[in-house]
Amino acid sequence: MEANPTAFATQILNWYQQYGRKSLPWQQNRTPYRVWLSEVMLQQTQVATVIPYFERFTERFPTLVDLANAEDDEVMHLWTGLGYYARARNLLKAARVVRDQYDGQFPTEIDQVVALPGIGRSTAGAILSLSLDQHHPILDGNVKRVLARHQAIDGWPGVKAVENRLWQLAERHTPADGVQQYNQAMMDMGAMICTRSKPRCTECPVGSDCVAQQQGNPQDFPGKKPKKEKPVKACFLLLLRHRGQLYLEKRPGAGIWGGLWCPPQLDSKAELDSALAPLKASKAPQMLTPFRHTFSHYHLDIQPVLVELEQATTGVGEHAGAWYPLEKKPEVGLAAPTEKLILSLQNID
DNA sequence: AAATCGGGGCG
DNA sequence: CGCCCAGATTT
Repeated sequence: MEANPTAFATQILNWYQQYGRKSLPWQQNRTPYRVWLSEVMLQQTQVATVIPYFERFTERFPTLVDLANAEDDEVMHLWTGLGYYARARNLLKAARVVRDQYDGQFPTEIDQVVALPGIGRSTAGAILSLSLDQHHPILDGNVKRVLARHQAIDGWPGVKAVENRLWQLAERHTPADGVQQYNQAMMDMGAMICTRSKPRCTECPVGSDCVAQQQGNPQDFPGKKPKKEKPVKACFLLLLRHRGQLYLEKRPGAGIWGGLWCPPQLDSKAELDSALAPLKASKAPQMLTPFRHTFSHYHLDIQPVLVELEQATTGVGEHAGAWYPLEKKPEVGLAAPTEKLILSLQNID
């Protein structure tokens, strides 16, 4: 198998000294809270996009307890545009657990960290190694790619057996000393050298014994997720406007756009008609330009319907609703399509 | 248009 | 355990 694990880590650490990233915002004042926040954001978004979100978040919530004490809507507002809103909800939930059960001090035992909502083995390892230099392997998407190529591990890492092999490799390579730098280096390697497409194999510090490179097929690793056809769903979004204000409802915590504010959604023409029936409109409903929003597992074709109301309604659906002025973005969580619609409404009469 | 990313939740 | 779910960006 692996001839000399120490050599691998040594090469990685040497590379990191020369080329690794050391001045990212979360690498300054490295606390478990700041590393945790950055890791959760980085799970879904690239570094360049995360930086401004991270800065806004830490400026508003300098400590974990500040976050734990925040209103849900304000946290969702600061997360707007990042996507995967369940992660923001778990972040807030975990912050409150730490506040209430750990006296506001982030736990330092890996089992305690893994038990927090939204934190699995890899994220827990990253938090404790990057902030406290504890000895834990990590296995995020970057590390998976580097290791799968280096040992030419076949199969999609979503399959348990493949993931287990990769964890074994990660454990074996992680050095006793310099874990913090090694783990950071492996993530940088995946982001800068061993990239998803067009890897820079000639610049790779572990290229000389990389099996995929020798085979000439690094692009074949890691194996791909089997793909499935995405079904297409359709809905209407009811844009109720009254004196420059738009009616939004807070969606339930679970499911699509959980906890975000959104125009009332109607899943059929019949539902739309019964929602429209009681409304006092000043003119006929306008069908605006439809557009497609794609989720991980289906396409949603959205038909926006604009209705100018003569008087402000209160309950349209069964959820809490509120009116928001169109000229400034409301300070609550909004899904990307809702933001787009709010913008476009400013140019429609 | 397709691939992606780590973890929650369910049966 | 295996399978499905959640979203915006990059390629």
